[in-house]
Amino acid sequence: MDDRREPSLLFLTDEQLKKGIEAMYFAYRGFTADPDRILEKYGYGRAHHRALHFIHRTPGTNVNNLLAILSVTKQSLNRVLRTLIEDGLVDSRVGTRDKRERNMYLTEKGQALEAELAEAQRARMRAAYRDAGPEAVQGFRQVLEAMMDPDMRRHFNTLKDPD
Amino acid sequence: MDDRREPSLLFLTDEQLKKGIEAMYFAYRGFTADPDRILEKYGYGRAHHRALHFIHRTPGTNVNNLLAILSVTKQSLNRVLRTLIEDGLVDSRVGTRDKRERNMYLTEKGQALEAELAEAQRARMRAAYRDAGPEAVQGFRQVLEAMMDPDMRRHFNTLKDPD
DNA sequence: TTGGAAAGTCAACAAGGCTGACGTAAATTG
DNA sequence: CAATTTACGTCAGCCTTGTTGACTTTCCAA
Repeated sequence: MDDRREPSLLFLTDEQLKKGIEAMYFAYRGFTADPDRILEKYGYGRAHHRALHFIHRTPGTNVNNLLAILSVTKQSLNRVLRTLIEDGLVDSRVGTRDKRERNMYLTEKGQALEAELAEAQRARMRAAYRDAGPEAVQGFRQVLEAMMDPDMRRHFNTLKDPD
Repeated sequence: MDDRREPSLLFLTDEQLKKGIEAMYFAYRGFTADPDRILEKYGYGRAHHRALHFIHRTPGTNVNNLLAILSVTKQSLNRVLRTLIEDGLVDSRVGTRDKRERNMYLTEKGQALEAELAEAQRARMRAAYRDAGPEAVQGFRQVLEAMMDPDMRRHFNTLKDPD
């Protein structure tokens, strides 16, 4: 019997998996390239982008919630949050129900930067979707979701779904 | 005329694009999680993993080639290569044709670590492919490739393709 | 033979992770 | 009501991995 198999959709060689791994690596670089350029103009980094993104996504979110989504220490997050608050991009309000909590909101200035970053990233994503074709989008999302750690998948699915 | 449209494969709302962006973010974290854990055991970081991966992928590659693929400064790369060479994971041989060049090869020890890292990452990728189904894999790869910067896509396609 | 490419090295710096320790206010629990 | 826990902020110090700039050595090629 011949053990060799034809490349197929079902059987994936280590080499084919490796191409997927490399695709993920190179694509992520493209994914972050446009925001990185914008952030540099303002003297911010990816950490600031992540904070802006998730505060925009969940207005009024507290620090603990952000820590869980971002998986960083509070010291790391605090450094970023502090500069965003000082620079007037984020508004930190004492919680109404629980006064220990701080509820985070984007100011107009913060919304403006978030919008600039988001539009750049959406443009890249839109172009990639267009080039790959509509059927590809489903597969893309399915594989990405399957690749997440369960905890992160939970967070991902908790964020409001537009579908 | 009604401007509202039904969600479809062809028309993507900003919200749907945002979900794609978040999927990319969370998935990349899963993608790097297993190697990160392994690297920590040995006191290495992602930079070491990247060097090991691409030296394994293109045995005998020189520094300039690695710099182009990794898009870092030679000072950054050098620091990583130096430790890998000192630790006996990488063998740096003076070029035969051009003696200015250094051709990089993995030692047995280097191959062992690379294999451990690669297998962990392939396992994650294999599981994601299995969960998402065979049709999804095509789309996944197509979107990722479309998302790359042209320079990186060139590098990606230059690496030996198993298909 | 000389200019420039390739490689390596030193120094200094920054972003953004981390740990550990400590303080304060507010909520919760016994 | 007292004690404990929770949420948050902050200080100090460390690490990895990126950066720029300057400088040297080697050595190929015009």
